Amino acid sequence: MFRRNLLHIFVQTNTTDMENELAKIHLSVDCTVLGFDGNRLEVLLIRRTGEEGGREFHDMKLPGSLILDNEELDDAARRVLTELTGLKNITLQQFKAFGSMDRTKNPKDVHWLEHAQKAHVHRIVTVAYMALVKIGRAMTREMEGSEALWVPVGAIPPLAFDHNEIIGEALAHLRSFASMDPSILYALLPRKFTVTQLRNLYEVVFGTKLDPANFYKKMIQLPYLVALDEHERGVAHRAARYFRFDKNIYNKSRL
Amino acid sequence: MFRRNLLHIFVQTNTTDMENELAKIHLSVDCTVLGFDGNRLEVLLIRRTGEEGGREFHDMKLPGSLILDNEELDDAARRVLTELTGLKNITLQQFKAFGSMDRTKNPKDVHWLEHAQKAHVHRIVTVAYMALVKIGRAMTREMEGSEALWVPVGAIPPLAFDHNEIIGEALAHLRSFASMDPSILYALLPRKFTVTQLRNLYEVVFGTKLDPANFYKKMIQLPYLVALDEHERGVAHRAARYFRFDKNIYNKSRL
DNA sequence: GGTCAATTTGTATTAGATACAATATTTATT
DNA sequence: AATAAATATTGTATCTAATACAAATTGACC
Repeated sequence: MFRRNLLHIFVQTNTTDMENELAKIHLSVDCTVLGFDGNRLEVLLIRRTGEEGGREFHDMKLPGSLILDNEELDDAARRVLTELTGLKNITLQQFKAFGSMDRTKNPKDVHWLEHAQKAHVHRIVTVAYMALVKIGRAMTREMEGSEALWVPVGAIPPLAFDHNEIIGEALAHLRSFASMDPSILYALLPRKFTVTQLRNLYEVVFGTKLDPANFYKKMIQLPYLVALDEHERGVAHRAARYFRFDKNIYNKSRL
Repeated sequence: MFRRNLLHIFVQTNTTDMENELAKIHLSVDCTVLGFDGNRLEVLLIRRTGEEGGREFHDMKLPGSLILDNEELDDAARRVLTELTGLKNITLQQFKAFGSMDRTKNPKDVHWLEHAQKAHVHRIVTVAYMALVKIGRAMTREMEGSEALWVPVGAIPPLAFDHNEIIGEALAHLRSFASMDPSILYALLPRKFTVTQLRNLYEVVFGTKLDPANFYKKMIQLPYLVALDEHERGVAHRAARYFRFDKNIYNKSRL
């Protein structure tokens, strides 16, 4: 599907003689899509099937791909996400470029690239994006038929290329960005959420423990956190009130 | 000097027929080096001489260049800075990749690239770095003989490519990074500085006005801001005490 | 109805931010 | 030498937010 119009970027060493030794370099995008299951952060990974030493292997990678000719970086990230996971209208944030020489030192990956991507690879520079999404029914439906699945960030196996490192940096980026503007965290919560869910999210993102009572009071005084008259049901304790994040009020409140 | 071994990255459109239409794409790094003159932020720019419509023109650009084959991104940024400005041992921080198609829509720039860089250019993706340095005698000496000069960020003329945009994003990155970790700001100050200089820096970086008395008390209570027994001289008012930033104490104080 | 486990409210303490007056010190001026 | 001007530094009082922790509330379940 997205194999047409693929960008193949070649590296030409400017030797003094005229023969152009073409070492291939590719430019790609990779997306770290993060979700929150109410308890843990999870990252969206793509199943990969490859071959090494004559026998098939299965592992995982970030959703990503080479960039099309004449395609903007941001557009490429969006496209890749739709193609590999079915997700649309996701806010993506570029956070770092990875271009180390030994990104492609694993023969497994080189072999996979040459087969699956029909690319003879010398070096790939990738531009990494992060996205925060609500794990939910809608999302699961969109992902149907794709090779995508959620994996808790605490239980990520060794991935293709330097994708473990990329996820690590994505999480660091999330922490630092959220510490400046915690409102981005609401993208990880369902439309209706309890203060306890919000607190759990803060705790898992920042790696801290917070006092429930103080956190509660601090949050409900925020004008853009509007209380609904709906409560949890089926819990074996006092049911918590649902709240929602009002983006309009939020935008007005930060002039 | 650095023209040998230049990376030429080609884009090959995967057309159904076999002829490889090679649109060239280049990968580069650009460095936004920021300094503080005690009053304003300044950025280090490189004089550029080009030709358009038969006559020569002069303008400016960020220090940057194409990446060498087998060269790490960070290494390329360091190398470029040394080659173009004479600066060594500078801490560089990657902050964003710029890959928009119309980075090279200005004929001036295309023409310059083809002449000065001997490159037939279709598209350049650049990885942008930021550095904070102390403007001073040592720096000025290192820069001698180069085409580099300091320009106040408030008085930057239109630059080559999207370099104005890159500087804007570098400043935004500085603000957001410094708001998380203000200690990076000491890289912009001389080894000995007064609290007033420090306050001026805060004010110009964050665009705020701060109360001198309160700022003073807040700062001198920091363990890693050590008072020297040296004072300003030649000022027509009470001479301010000099302080220095102690990196060791700072590192210990943030376990 | 009583118990459990959480949510939610209340209150008191502490630490930090802010406002602004007062004092100190240096050079320039008379 | 005394005084003015300008900024550095100290002092103090107030207001606000962070923290600690006790107490009350509520829904499910037995």
